[in-house]
Amino acid sequence: MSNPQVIQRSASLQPMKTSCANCSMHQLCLPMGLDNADMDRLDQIIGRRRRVARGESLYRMDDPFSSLYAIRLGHFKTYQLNPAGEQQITGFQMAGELMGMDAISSDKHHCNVAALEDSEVCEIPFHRLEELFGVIPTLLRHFHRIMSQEITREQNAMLLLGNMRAEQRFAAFLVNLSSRYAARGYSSTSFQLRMSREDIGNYLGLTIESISRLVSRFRKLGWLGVDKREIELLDPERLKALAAGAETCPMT
Amino acid sequence: MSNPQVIQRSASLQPMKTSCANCSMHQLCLPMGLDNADMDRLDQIIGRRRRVARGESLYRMDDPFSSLYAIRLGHFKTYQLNPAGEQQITGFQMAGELMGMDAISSDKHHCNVAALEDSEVCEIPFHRLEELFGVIPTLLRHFHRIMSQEITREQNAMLLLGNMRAEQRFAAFLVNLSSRYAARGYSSTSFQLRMSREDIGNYLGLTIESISRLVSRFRKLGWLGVDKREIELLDPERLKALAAGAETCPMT
DNA sequence: CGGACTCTTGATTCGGTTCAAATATAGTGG
DNA sequence: CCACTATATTTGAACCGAATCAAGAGTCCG
Repeated sequence: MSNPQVIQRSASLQPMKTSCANCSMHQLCLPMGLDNADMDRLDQIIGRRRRVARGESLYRMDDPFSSLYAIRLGHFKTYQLNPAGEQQITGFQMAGELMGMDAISSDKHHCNVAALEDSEVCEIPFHRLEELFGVIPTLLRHFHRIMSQEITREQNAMLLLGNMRAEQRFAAFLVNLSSRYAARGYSSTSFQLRMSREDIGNYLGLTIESISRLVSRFRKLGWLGVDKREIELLDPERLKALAAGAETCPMT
Repeated sequence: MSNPQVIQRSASLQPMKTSCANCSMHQLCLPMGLDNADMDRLDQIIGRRRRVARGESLYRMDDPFSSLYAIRLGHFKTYQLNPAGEQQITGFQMAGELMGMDAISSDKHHCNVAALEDSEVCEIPFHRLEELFGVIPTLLRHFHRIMSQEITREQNAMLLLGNMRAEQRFAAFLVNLSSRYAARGYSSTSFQLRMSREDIGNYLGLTIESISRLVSRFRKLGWLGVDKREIELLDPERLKALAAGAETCPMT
């Protein structure tokens, strides 16, 4: 019998099977640190790889919870709706990040998730993942780290919303994106914003006009190059200092 | 050989052993839903029951992580320090709640924890807890729910800080305390604030003066009875409506 | 093109902060 | 117990940062 793996490797023209092993995010995502055998086990429980078109919802508040979602490709925003129907964006997610963990406690989703661009996610049925936890301790340990990271991320957002002035918030936002792109092997100084000014403002607890003014200000100071949604951090150190509160920002 | 459990039960004058089984919080805390045998297993890994005097730190940012802490008795605040040394309180914790989960991801604590009154915690060595996860699936499932709940809690705090006006925030804060006391079998309308006005303001992203004015306003409206830190919700429904944004609050 | 968004910029307003001062409360030691 | 001090809280007045209101310009896309 021929070895299917060898066949696949030689037949370079046929599309690779979508699997954790050949996903560029497997070093950041749930399968981090797993050996090939365990990664295969994880692959086997993954439901479908699902496409989500820009603007579409992956799930909504109060939807019954059954799966977590790992982002293969693209960007998402998660947001809550208050009783008046206004949204508060609680985060922007990119490839390799896991969504839906807030739903575990009550078996229904607590936020909405919408794609910021055409994207792809891996559906991970949670009950099957729980079965794997008993078999692959490494997976469980990494899952705990991911959940813990999510808690830390949100605590930082609270610090931002509760404590920082507008220019600090925006600088912190840019620096945060920068480091996340760096972790994915992309440029830390040059990237595209996938979200609108309105979304940025909403996330940062500011209005769209404030964001627009901040963009202009940072541009005039020579700290930022901006062309529509294309961003270049021209003075990352100063932006970091500003985010840290160690630097102030002239008004004009 | 005599059965020590029977002896303990009959000798009512000697103090009960501190254990999960005889802790009033075991229905809310980590051992929720465990049978007696499993609760004993959990008991055996719990390090010490540690007292923390009012104002004392349980742990600080950057301390190495080794244990989670469950509150047996008392109240705590968790807070972050920004690089300038200002604090942002990220939560107030009460009996039955678990602290330290944000430290799992990086093996060091990301926030400071201080006791708001003389308190007691159970130290839960995390590595030993991980061992138990393999033996008691119920415990693992509940642990995931607790972490998930923490994520949800913080998302709600983001909604509060990013979206709500001062009077909404304060109403939401009171309603939140109210429901947590109710869940513990205490009065939902009458309780003592364990934290200072300053702490409340810090948590809500407001100043101490704003809190003081809100207290006065709610008192004059007859929605709230206040005597120092003793609080009575005189019109809980209206406070809930205000927190939900369905009700406005006259200025004078 | 036209029409719908999205973004920018200016003028004005306002909610909440800051500054300031008075009062109340809790702790501490004589 | 009381005086003394440090700390916490309340209240008023002035100020300021960001929101709101308003108008225009740029951009996307059929």
